[in-house]
Amino acid sequence: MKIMSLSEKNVAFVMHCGEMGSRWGFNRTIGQMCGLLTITKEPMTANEIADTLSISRGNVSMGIKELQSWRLIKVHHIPGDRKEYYGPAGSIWDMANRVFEERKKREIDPTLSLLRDNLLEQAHTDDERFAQQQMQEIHDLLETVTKWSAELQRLSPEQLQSLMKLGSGIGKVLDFKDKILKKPGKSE
Amino acid sequence: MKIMSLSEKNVAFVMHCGEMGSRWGFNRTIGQMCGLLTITKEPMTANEIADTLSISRGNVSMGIKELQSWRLIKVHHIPGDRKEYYGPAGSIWDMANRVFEERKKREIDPTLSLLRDNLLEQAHTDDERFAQQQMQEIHDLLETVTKWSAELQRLSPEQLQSLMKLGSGIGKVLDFKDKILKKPGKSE
DNA sequence: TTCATTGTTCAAAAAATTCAGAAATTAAAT
DNA sequence: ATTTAATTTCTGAATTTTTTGAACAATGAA
Repeated sequence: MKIMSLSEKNVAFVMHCGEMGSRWGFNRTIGQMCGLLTITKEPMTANEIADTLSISRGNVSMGIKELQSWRLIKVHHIPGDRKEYYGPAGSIWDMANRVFEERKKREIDPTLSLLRDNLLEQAHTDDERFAQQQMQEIHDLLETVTKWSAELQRLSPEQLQSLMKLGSGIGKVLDFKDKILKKPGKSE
Repeated sequence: MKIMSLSEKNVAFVMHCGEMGSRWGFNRTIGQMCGLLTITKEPMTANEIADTLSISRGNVSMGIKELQSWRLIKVHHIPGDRKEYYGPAGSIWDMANRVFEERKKREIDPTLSLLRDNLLEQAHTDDERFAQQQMQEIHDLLETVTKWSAELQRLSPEQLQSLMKLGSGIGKVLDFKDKILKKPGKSE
């Protein structure tokens, strides 16, 4: 069994991914696995992962399933070898997008539907009216986030690059926005 | 002891906040407390919170401390009453910002510093070079996020509004960006 | 078919988190 | 200074989550 040897710094990175794991929606070992596969050039087998991280084989199997459900890793096959080799499913940007998308599905969407449901109700008391106002704001905020994330996905890589580099230029661009967009008499 | 009576829907909202709580960085009861205080018009006392959510007084005390450390709630005082009354620390947008900011401080910043540390190292093997490339990308992504969040904070409320409504217009605006910003011969 | 290897599942153990309630502390009022 | 109200801290119990490891299933080679 080949033991992957990670440099000390790389170990630190992988462990850090573990600690951050739960923040991103999964648990420690899955975070570690994700980090490990991301910085490892050659795809790894389940056994290599288990050995490198010193975790049980069963745990790896579950982790792989989970990471696949997030579409963060993909399987590679080598002809004449029936082991499965796992590697990252795409670029860092792709992966960040996946995590965001998946979390949106699990967190924002249910919240939005609960809020919509709630906002249909007629408010009677003053307190209820206040509650609804607040919920309306949360709703609008989440909708905006949703709209924007869809928007970002739609941009071409060049546009994205351009947007990313914009930084503090955003203010200036915004000031010009009206002049640009007011060709057809759109009111919004 | 005045018992707050929440409408059925509002209860659902508060419970939902509890379930989402851990996603946002705190635990169930703290999530519930945050939700409750957000939709309640009048600031509440610790006892009212405990009664409304059926949790222990001690637990509320801890939760308050935590929510204060996130700067999500603030204390009100009523003359001649020495109880403390708790309410949201700002608008929904403010609160969302706080959560984001605070999480950035707790998650992104430590990660960035670990990555920087890592990227100083000289890569020797091919594997190490690959690992560094990946880390560089993560680093750049996180830096961009950081820069952008700072940028958003800097925008005036009107510009923000404008940006939020932009939606699919962003593509078009980007296409014009160069013409707008290329006044001094900036190469970037 | 049998064997060796790889992958999956799941019950039970281990670890981590959350929480209530008691005890301690602080602060105001008398 | 004492009493009373309000708040905080702390501990162990309860709950939830994670992880292991062994049993089981699948796969392909001999």
